[in-house]
Amino acid sequence: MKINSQVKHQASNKLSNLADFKVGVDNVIFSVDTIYNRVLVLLRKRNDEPFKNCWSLPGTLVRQGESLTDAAYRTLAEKIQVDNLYLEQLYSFGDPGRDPRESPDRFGVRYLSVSYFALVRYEAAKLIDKANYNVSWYKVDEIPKLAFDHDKILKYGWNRLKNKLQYSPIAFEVLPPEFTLNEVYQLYCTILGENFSDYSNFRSRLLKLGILYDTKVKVSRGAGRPASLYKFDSEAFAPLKDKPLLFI
Amino acid sequence: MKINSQVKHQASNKLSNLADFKVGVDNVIFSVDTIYNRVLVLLRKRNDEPFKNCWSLPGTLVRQGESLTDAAYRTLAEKIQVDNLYLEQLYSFGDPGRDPRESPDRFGVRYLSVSYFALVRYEAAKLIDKANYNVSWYKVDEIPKLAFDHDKILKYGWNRLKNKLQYSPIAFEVLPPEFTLNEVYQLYCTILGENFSDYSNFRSRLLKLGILYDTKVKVSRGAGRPASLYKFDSEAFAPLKDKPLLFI
DNA sequence: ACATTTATAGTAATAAATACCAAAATTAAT
DNA sequence: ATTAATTTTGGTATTTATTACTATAAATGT
Repeated sequence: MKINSQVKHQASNKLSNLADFKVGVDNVIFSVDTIYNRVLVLLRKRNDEPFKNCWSLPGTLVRQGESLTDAAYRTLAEKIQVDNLYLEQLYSFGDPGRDPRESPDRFGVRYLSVSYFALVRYEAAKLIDKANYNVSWYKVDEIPKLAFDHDKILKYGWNRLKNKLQYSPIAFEVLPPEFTLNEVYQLYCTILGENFSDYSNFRSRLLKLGILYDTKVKVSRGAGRPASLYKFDSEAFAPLKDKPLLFI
Repeated sequence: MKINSQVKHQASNKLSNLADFKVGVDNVIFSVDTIYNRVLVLLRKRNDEPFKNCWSLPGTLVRQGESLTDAAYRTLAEKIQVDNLYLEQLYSFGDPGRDPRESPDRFGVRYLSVSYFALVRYEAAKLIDKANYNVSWYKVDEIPKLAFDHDKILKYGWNRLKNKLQYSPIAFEVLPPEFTLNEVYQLYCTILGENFSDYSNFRSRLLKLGILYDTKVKVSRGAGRPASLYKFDSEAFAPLKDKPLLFI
């Protein structure tokens, strides 16, 4: 009977000639550890076949009535607790053969992955299920071989992160509501590399954009002169939204 | 019997709780008419329900064994003949309810659209099926109400085009192999607007990038001093690929 | 022949990026 | 308590890029 129904399924597919898809979302979740100066990616160890016990991007199949974004948030919420985050759609991978569950005769169901890219702060993100060693942060330059085509997706997301940081203010979506200029600088350095800019010049360029508000409240972070706490001024940024603002 | 099979289908869906998708590709195909200085979008009049006789982006459902990109190229080739083009994936739209063929009870098949963005030269693109008035170029600022959520997709593509032009050399993928600097300038003006830059300064900035090779061959385009024909030097561009090169 | 058009080269004024310096205000060390 | 080290902050001088503009060259049209 199982065989029968499968044959029937194939027959109807052959007739319509259209592929049937399951759609999944896969999240490339980055976090920035500004203390140890490293970029981390959240990986999950797979419980089931295919690629059982293999590390992969946290993802899920889209449910009935569920939007793609909702599915992305659901997966994210299953793995980490976080207050602020930035999330956007990355790219869709749907070539035949990318999932071993697809039948090799090309007539079975296809698996399409809509990937999402997220940025959170390491300090603010609490891992769920950490005790079972099923989820873990990996340094972006020390990623093990991943399931499916997740290596490709991860690489795509890493490029997006580096580019996005240069012309959009995603940094302020993961920083705490009030931050010092040095904290912004550390975040940029960690992602873009040490020698992307001098701190003093980064400061003046950033301030000249006019999108930061100085609360004048001073805080001491260890040694040195206390720093001003700044806030992101989303009203001041609104009119600049479509213009290219380069931080680098 | 029809009712029976549908009930059965719903039952299995409810069990698995996963959505079943048909995946389509929709192309936002831009062309630049540098003679009349306008940006055009290729639209198609729908033959079938839903949205019969309504204008829409040219698209198709993905077939068995067919990659997403192949489906995008197939649709494109059905509508226009062109020698050079630029094509890239845009965004995926898959929220429930975006296609009226989905059943309102949320348990039927879903329709996901992977959109692609293409750029061709108006002069080089030959419309197929033009005689039947089923495909037509529309000015980007005079678009009729479109089927599905295609307005949103078109808007997304139009933004991508304007941004992409500023930091990547897609212009040279639609220009003929040899071109004058004024032809490049006209293309940029048409897409980004008249007052985006002075011709003289655009020239020097473009040449300073070092990605154009001067063939020294002179051509006369109407009145005035003959212009040099240039070629895009892809070898010189290769090392600049990841760096932001601003034309504006 | 002469005005018109377009290409090309270049310059002066302005703005931005970069490298660098120094004072101010704190912590850490002696 | 004094000094050294550290970090923030404001600043300058130099270099580089952008912008607005001018002048000349080489064609066409009348």
